[in-house]
Amino acid sequence: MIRTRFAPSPTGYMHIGNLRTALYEYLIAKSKNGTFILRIEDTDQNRLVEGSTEVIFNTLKLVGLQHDEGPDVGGAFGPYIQSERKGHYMEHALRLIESKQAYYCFCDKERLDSLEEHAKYDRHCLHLSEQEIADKLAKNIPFVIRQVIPEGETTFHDEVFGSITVANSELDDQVMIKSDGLPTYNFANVVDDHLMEITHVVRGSEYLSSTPKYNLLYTALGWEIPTYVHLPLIVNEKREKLSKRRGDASFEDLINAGFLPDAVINYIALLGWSPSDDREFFTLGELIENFDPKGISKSPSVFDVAKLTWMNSEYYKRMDADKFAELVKAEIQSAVKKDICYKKLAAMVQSRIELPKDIAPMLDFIDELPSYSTDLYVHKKMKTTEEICITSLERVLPLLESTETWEEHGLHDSVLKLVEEMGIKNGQMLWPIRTALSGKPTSPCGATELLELLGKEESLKRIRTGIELLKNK
RNA sequence: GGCCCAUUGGUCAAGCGGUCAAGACGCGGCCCUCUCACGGCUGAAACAGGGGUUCGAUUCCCCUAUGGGUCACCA
Repeated sequence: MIRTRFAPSPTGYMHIGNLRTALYEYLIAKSKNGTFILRIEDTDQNRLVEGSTEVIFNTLKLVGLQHDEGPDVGGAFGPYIQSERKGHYMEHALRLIESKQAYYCFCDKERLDSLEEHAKYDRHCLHLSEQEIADKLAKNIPFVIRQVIPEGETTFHDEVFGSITVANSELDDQVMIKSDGLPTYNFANVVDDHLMEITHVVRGSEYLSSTPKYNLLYTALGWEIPTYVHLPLIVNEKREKLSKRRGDASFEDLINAGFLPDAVINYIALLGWSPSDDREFFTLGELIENFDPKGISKSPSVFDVAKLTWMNSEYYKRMDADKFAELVKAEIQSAVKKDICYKKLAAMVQSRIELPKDIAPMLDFIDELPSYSTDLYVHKKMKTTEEICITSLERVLPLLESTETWEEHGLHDSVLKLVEEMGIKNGQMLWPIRTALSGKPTSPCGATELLELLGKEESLKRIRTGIELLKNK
């Protein structure tokens, strides 16, 4: 039975990289009917940010990554917040001291700082006598507990990157327990992953180089080494690791900008993983069915907003029409005051937007005819000139004035009949109408639809305005 | 700087000794069309470089280059 865990620290908001890690952890577990656990790693008391645990809960909920165990839902391996697990860490650290695989270190910051940069700890405290240690402890001198790194080399196997060997001489006598009594990240991770019976340790490839230390810890503690799955980094267009500080968008930023959670998940699932076929669209459930760790790549992926944007627009196109209409309704409240069926507007706009912010500007001409240049009437492809436009508009005006049933199909038929009588091209009539009615170079629907949309009175008014503009030029 | 990892079009990527080196985004063109968009078709665009191994390397090995990660009482 596979057990994976998402172990974020509550330091603010959700990075895209974090979210993708959570997603893969979820998929690795769920694709094999396993268990997905949420554990909060708050051992750095200085970096805690209030409310960030809620951000984590909310984000996971929003994208549907539901955890089976965690601080809020409980489980058999709790507590799931590291600061509440203090006793466990100390117990195992002391066990290693007992077996001479770890030692107390009383070096203060000044002494450590005086050591050469990038040099390993000089093992100053490794050879303290029992008596010295007892004395210092009795005097309450602050201490940390360090692991003794043995000679030799360490090899570990990663599901994605394969076998990697590192000389132990590269490794420092790592701190397991900090002077505040809390464990370091690495140590807490190992202890908790073991106690929570995590089978697959899934994390970003930035942890690849610290993995030998994990192995050494598992070995010293006499614990089974889990399966490692390291994920390639997600980087920005400058190929740096994504970070808020560098101005890269967080998940919240994307959602606030109008990207759909499902689209974001779909997109990031494909950043660093590919299915066995060409498929690009997946719901979370379909990802579970299709996920295979074999498809995880090793090289970093650039987060491409353009492609996300495309995928997002595809999700909008596929969205249920009524649901999309509700969104349009909220979006155009300020842009369109006229009493027009918003469902109709939604239908016009659905295939034309990438983000919700595109909606209002597309419909703003409805309430009020924008001021426009008569240059708009000249369109090469439509084969129109200002003269032709004047003629067309003047000819169509009486026809419209005498039209009783103001309905699109009828309007369409009678306008085209007039075109035939005049012996001109469709565009030479429809383009000037469309222009006069919208006052814009593009509109989300054509001339006859606009006629119906705006109604008889407003349409006639705008056509008269158009004729006037063209003549008074 | 030491160590580790990576390197297929601008981007995401398939490929796992023999392919005209897929597909997608973006970009260009054409078609559809009452504008734009959608949709359809189509074009340009890649195996970092050098050595090996092999009948044959994008695929395997080595070196170089470039990029990244990591070297905390941060996670």
